[in-house]
Amino acid sequence: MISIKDIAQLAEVSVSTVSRVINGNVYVSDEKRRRIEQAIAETGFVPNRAARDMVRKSTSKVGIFLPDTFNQFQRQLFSEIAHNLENLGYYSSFFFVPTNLRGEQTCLQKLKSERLDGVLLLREIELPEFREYLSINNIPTVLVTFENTAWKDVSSVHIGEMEAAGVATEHLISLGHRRIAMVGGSRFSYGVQRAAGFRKALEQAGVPYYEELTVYVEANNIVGGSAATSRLLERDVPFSAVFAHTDELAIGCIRHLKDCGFSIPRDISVVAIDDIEMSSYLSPRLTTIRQPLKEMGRLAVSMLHDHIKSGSSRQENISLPFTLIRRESTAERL
Amino acid sequence: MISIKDIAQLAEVSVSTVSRVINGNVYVSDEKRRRIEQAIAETGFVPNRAARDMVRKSTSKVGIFLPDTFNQFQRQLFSEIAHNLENLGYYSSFFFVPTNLRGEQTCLQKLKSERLDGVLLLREIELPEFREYLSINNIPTVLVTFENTAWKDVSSVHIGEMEAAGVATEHLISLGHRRIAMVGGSRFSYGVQRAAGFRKALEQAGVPYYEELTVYVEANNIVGGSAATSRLLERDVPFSAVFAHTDELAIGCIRHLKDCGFSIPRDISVVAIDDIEMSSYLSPRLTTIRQPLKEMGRLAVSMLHDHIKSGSSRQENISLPFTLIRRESTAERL
DNA sequence: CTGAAAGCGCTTACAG
DNA sequence: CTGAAAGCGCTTACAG
Repeated sequence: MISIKDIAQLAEVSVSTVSRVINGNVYVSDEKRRRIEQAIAETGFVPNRAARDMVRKSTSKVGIFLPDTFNQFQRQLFSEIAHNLENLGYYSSFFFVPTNLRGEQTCLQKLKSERLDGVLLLREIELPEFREYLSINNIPTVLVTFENTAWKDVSSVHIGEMEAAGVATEHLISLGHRRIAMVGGSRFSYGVQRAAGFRKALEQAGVPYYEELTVYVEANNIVGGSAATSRLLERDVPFSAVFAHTDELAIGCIRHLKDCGFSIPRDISVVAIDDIEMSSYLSPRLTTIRQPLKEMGRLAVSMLHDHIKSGSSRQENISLPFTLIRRESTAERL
Repeated sequence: MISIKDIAQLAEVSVSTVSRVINGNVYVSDEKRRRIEQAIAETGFVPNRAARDMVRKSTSKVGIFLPDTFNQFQRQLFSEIAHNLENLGYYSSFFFVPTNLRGEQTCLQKLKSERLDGVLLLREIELPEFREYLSINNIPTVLVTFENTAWKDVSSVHIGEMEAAGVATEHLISLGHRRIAMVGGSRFSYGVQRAAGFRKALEQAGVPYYEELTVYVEANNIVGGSAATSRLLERDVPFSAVFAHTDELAIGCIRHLKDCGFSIPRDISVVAIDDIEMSSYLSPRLTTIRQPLKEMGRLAVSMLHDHIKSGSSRQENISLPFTLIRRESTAERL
């Protein structure tokens, strides 16, 4: 491994001077600069990041914390975020956070062992020490896809979850549906909030809520949606529409309904939230609420970037607008 | 930031001794060990990775190099790989490699700036310096999803691309199809190989190959598949089946065919390669070749792990078995 | 079993 | 503009 010392020798200057040209310091004579640049070009030298990180305060590295099992929407968002980070010159590390306190503890260890310039959370963290660490060490943090309820000085970017669920539900109601099922999760905030938005919309419209038409998924993915729908049908309570918490859940749900002989949307309408890439290519094309994925990723990164640059961490909770995309999976109740 | 020095002071021992207990060295008296462990627990100290990396030879970190725009299959694979790496105690960095030499150059810089223990390539790299660097510095490398044609001492895990394309094509032929279109890419190896496998299968079966029924995509995703199919139809040359290079391409293709009034598989059969999560939930369910995704990820990581442990880099090119999954998107020609 | 010392590859005052 | 020196937080012989 070639080091800064080698370059200094080759160019016949001191290590300090080499460091200066590497870091764009202006006070270097043209002659020495030339010799150093040549030596660097010849050897293909690139400064060792570990050494640099150790001595500098900043690492230009941000950590992305993800749910252990992440869905399509989160995958797309992750990719978006990673690209934005890269464009701004950041390195990124990512960490899967298992869904239990032990797992969060492990992640905290990892977080501590690096000197991250910033943190992006795509999943909620319960461990209080985690937040304390971030706060004490003044590490800028931005939450993405969920609202910041408990953390002081931490910003967030998300959509109004309750409102979105409300709009999806109202859409169904406006189509004449009165017996509406819900397929969703309950463990994480967005599940809780989407469920709350659903109930609230029903209530406001004077449409009855049926306990028996609410079914919670075990896994937030296609399989989970299909399995939950199976349980729903077993209850043998009639319904003409389904509000699924996510597109993936809706895809699993629709598959199962079709397999049981239902036609979508003629027999049953299905609406969801997310609008992943795939959704407009399915049969039927999915009616869903579009989360502004690209904007969300871009904004989260740029907010984090601002906080890192400014050193301040003024709290900012940004609720982005969403849109109901009417496609083919919902229709008037017959 | 609390450091090893602080722990040494707190426990009233030398820094060396603290280092010993951190690293599981046995030669430490019970009494001192106890004091040190207590100090660590009290302070929540975790060793600084940058410092450790600098002095050690090994970083326990592997780099994952991904295509700039990566499809579902690659996303799933990435997630699989990341989890496997994590389970083995590795840290991982990932890098998106833009599709041009400048981009590869930039990635090489990044690669140099870190001291990676190993490298996983999910995309081909053309830049010779890249390989040279890996080879000179003896960094274990495993290629995933494509065969290793040019690199010495580098292992790979993949399926037989030509064979898989052949099996998909033969499936169509066995169903009585004689005018078979192909929707695929040409820029990267798997595109080239899948196209070659397609032609070879046609030839061996004595089924004619039609230049006009071959259409190359601009983007290897759903939109690309849809757009390519549109161009295919414009040519107005009849066909009764399509071989799409990937599931995503097939999804875009099927969508477009349906929108033009074709019924799948009654009018046109479609087969693909990959078998992403979604494929068995679509309408129609996709007939496709299943790549052993989990096995591929597991194996790639374990091979890399072996190479890192042993220090040797015996070349091993593993071609994993694949399976044709017959579902609903293909049928006998009427 | 233990500590003092050297060194990993950089950056950053400091003095000139 | 430039170099010698100190130091970042660790690990690793070395000597005891």
